[in-house]
Amino acid sequence: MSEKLVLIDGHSIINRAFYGVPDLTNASGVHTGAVYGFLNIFFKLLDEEKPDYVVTAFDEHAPTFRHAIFAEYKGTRKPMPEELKQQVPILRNLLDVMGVQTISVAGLEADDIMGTLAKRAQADGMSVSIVSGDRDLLQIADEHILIRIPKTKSGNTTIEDYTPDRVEQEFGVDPERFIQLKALMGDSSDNIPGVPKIGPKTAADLMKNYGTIDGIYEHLDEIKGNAVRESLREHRDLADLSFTLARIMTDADVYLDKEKAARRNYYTAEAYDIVKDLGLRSLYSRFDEAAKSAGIQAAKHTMPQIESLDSADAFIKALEDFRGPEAGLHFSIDEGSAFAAALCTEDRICYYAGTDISGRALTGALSAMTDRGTELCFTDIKSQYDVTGFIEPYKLFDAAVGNYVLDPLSAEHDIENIANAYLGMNILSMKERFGKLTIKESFFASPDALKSYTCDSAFISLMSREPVMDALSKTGQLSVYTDIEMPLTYILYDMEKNGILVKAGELTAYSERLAARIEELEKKIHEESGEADFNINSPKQLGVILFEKMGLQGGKKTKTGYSTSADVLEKLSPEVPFVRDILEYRALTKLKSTYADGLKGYIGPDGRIRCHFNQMVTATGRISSSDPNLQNIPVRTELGRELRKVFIPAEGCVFTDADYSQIELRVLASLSGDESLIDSYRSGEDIHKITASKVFGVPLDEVTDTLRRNAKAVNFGIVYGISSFGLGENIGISRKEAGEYIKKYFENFPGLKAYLDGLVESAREKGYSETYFGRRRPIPELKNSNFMTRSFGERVAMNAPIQGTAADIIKVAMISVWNELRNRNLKSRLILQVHDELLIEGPEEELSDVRNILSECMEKAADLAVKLEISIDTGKSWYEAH
DNA sequence: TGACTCACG
DNA sequence: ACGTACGTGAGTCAG
Repeated sequence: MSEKLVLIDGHSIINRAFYGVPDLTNASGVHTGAVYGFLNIFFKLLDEEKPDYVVTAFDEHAPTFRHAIFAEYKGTRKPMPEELKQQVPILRNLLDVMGVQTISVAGLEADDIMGTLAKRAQADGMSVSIVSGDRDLLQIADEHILIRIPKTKSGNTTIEDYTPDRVEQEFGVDPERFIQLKALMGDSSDNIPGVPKIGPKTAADLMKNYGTIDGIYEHLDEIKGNAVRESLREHRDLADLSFTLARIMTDADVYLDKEKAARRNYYTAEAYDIVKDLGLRSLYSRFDEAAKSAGIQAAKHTMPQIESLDSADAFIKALEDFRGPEAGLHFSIDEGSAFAAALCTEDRICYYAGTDISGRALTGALSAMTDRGTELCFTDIKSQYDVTGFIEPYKLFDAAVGNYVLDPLSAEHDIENIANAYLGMNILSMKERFGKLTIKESFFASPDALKSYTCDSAFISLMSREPVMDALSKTGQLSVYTDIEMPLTYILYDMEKNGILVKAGELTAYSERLAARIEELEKKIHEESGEADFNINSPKQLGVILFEKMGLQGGKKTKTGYSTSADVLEKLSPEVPFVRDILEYRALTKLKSTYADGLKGYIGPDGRIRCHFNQMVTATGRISSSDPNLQNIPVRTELGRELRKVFIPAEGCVFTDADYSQIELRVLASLSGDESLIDSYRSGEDIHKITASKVFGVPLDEVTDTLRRNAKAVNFGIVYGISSFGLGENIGISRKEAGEYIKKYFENFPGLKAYLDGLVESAREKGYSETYFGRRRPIPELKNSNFMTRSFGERVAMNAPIQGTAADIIKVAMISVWNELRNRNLKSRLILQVHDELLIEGPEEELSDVRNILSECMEKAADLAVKLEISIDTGKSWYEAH
């Protein structure tokens, strides 16, 4: 067997990868998609070809001969996008530490390097594969030189192989004459001008008929097409130049250095570190072996040893016998009791029981452990409180919560991610473990998977504690984690468990009331449109009816067709009855399907609805609610608001509802230190009114409703990261006018302007924004080359610290409210949190205590330059209390 | 599954 | 010149 050489066109392949792989970034915002794509192709090649030698060729940055000449004709190539540019040095460095030989020579293009090496290697009896993203190299194809062009289609990379025969088949010319073909047709991606008016078709035709460029010119007069003939005549110089440019050198001054190019173990420890930094998880396993043999944290890469116990008692005993500063734990749970449990010790022994264990037994044993000073380590403790019972937050570690604080943009905070991020381990995904089974089903269907998952979870929870805590403290977020998120875990669990009582009967009545009106509207809309059975709920069909059949003026907006959203329709023709009916229909069906009918399905046997309060979802630090979402129950319209009448306190209880007034604007005033805004608040006057008076230059008592409304919109705009376009769009004025508002606004609140500019500046520098409490949000968008994306990043940089600080504040308030209720042994309970609002259900006799606690705790949650004001109401339904 | 729309803060 | 307000979750349609 002859020796085999693989030549890789570095720039061309990373370029291919960049456009073929979605734009990935790692946790610190470094773009990684192109490097990832390159490595995938690289490894695929190695696996396939098992070459003896590998060389990667790069173009030099200094302009080469071709670039220099061509620049005179058509200017320079379009610049590389910034996201790609950043990745080239990362890749080259990575290839270096992997030990892959890279060659770049001033004055030579990668093509020339590869062409030369290929022909020489062939002459030496080797077989060669050239891997490139474009077809320039086809001219080099030869008996023992294969040209391989990777294509990335929807994530899958396939490689097209070109032999000389295939080149001839596809282009009608052999590789040698392929250069001439290219010279005629040109190639903008490779800076070859070609002859004007001659494209691939014409070029192929000409070559077929006359064989060579010289042949063509000899028979110039025979050529039929006037335009083509004259262009050829006029541009002989271009044809010649293009030929020179298209020709790849095969005699450059480069030689194969067998020692440097020899294939070796590329999975070095150093390379592993880089791949880990880049967060290229699916590549970890390739490096795992190498890391192990290099002795890097070898202990941490060893999975735990499992000791199976055969009874609940034996497991409880293992807990009782445990001695040590930290223990890893995981309970797989169904309806209040565990059906699988694991305890992992520092020396990587996992005690496992795949059997039912009552919560009561566990709770006792666990609290004995914490009493002995053991810290209990979990991943997602909130989902396990059912069996663990309450545990003091400072005796707990939660890897998922820690990971959320460290990486709030991550969609998942499961053990797979955590193992990757902090231990560099590549463990099985949930899908790989359980397939389509639920964890509970695995109890019978796949007990081994259940065992390994439960043990891995306990193990990862324990092992990740140190790196996670280190990272939290290094990033100054220890307090966010310790003082805010961890105490909150049980509070959210408690609120979920409490649920909220709903009058099921009234919900049904409400739904029926809506149904009647919806039916009327449906009939009317179909009549008015003259289209008996179009689907009003289909934006596509509705758009056609509105803008084509009924001839509404306004035009397109979305990717798929016309926008029919309420704000568009309202702006377009609010007075057209048909449009009004559509809007009413929309509002009513929304109320019916999402709320009236939707909520009904969540009512439990005790008449209460229990939602999930998600702690690890939002980028800013807010809590979210789902299944069902109780944070978006209607309030803005009276009909919608009626719905709140079905949310009621239990017998003998009342609701007390407290909400912060303009918490975000107050936070902004305080953080910015803008004296004018702070003074405005201290004056006690309506803030939007003051704003209107200042911005529109009218005395306070002459501020009209419209002026106030507009000023309010500006205040919101400021919090959202103001832009004149967005503001104009929102309140229906021109962008220019909106710009004037903003200008006047900043003139009146100069400290604000400086503060917001500073936020963007700082975020750009550091790569993240920060709340008053130190919670970070990474903003990789600020480094993006796309204007739109970057502008978005700027708005985020202005908004995140404000929204995030407000979120922190109410979390702090929740903690003190909850603790106060508990310490005073009150029966009143936190029921809901709606971002700036807390709802408490409690016995009427506790009412005044509860009101005091709410106002005290909420006002004192943060000490700001502007007082935090709240409004409190009490009532027999959510409707009354808010 | 993604796009659209709309409910809340 | 670029085309938008910030943060969520759910129901519906259509491919």
